[in-house]
Amino acid sequence: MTVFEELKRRGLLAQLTDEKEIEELVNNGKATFYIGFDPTADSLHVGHFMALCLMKRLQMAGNKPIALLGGGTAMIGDPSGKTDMRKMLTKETIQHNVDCFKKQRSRVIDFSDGKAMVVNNGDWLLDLNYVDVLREVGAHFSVNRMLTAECYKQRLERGLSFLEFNYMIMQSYDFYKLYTDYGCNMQFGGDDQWSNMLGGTELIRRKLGKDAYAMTITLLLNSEGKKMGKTEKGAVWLDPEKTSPYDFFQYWRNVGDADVIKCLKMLTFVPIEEIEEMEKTMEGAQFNKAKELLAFELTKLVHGEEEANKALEAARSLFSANTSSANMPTTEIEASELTDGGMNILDLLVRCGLAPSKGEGRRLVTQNGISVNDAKFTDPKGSVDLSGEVVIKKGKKVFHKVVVK
RNA sequence: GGGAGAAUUCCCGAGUGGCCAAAGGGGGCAGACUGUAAAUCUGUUGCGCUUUCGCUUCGAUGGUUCGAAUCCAUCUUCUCCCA
Repeated sequence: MTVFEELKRRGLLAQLTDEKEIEELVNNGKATFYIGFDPTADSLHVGHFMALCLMKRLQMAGNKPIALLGGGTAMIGDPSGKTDMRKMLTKETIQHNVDCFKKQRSRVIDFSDGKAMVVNNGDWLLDLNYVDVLREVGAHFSVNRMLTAECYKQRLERGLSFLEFNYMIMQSYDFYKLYTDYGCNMQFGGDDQWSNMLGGTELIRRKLGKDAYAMTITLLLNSEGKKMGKTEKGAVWLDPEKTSPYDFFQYWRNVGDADVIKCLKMLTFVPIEEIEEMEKTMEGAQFNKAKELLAFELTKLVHGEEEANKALEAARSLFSANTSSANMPTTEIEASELTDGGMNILDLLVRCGLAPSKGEGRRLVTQNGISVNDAKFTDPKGSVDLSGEVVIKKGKKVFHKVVVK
């Protein structure tokens, strides 16, 4: 099976400028492609992860990947898919984020020995001369057409600053620049990037009379049409400091039935035949097996096999009868914080971060949401004996260990 | 440059002097049911103690008043209309 075929069967492809041509290039390892990552947060998220996986698949097929860090474009902020104006990021923040990205992406992609390149568009965007850009690049863009682009429509109703309006131009310039400097003939990105990417191919055609190609990957949406990889508390991050491997594992362990297969196809390297086979026979409690596989595979890819095994074991033991507290999130408490070897339940909950306030904690306790060492704890005035190791359970899925130093 | 309007708790959105910690919806959290799923139903959703109590909150700062999210002044931001 060719790479292209595989991508297609996995449902990863969304829009392509020229399917035949792209298939040809990609299958024969002739593509030099780039994917942009804007450092707008200090960690990569699931969307980035998909892009990295795509890079990996194409890299394995002999194509040459370029990871483009948006040190310059992050200064502007992409309005695509955003309903409101973005906050402007300071230069310092952006630099910090760039540094954070570095660590994470090398987990997925092999950057050694020039197998993949990393460039930062800040290197060329930040020094551009305004008038030159207007003449060289701006002249090739029609405002009339830009305004009809889907990504601006929504914003036209709510307000769009000139700053953000220029994002497309900057991204187009990136592609042009990479084409001339590195022979980069293809750009990939999330489906929300489509119009920005077209801008680039257009610019290359107009300025150089050459063809370049663009392809987008399907945005990972759940069955309700919401972006996956987001929780109420924010995104699911790849950085273990921000989303622990266990939480990461649990997020995927808990995806909806309707989404498991799709996630397996799009996010993992489990052979497509195997997944398709599963799909046919899937029913009832079997979903749990698939979810476990999904969670394990992803955790392995992002955090390594060791962490994945730990998370799997932790999950299995927690949700089956005999609780093992080995890999649970833990709070250490100083002995001096205790009164009579124990601590008030509400204080304890707040201390462990299981409740944001005592009021919230009281609610949890009175509504039967808290168990201590497997026994329901229903007295909000009660005290927890901390002479030994204590496991607190909040709701059905949140476990927390407390040890006294 | 001129004119009109808006800013409310996580989000949307009521509230136009005391009955407002502030309707309703969404979302969240917990309970029941389950498969660590979905759907459904129930409770809850500013903070603190729990007591018909106190404290902080309705863009910001001042003011009027016994009393303000609500009135006045100034400022900030946003939207719309005219140029």
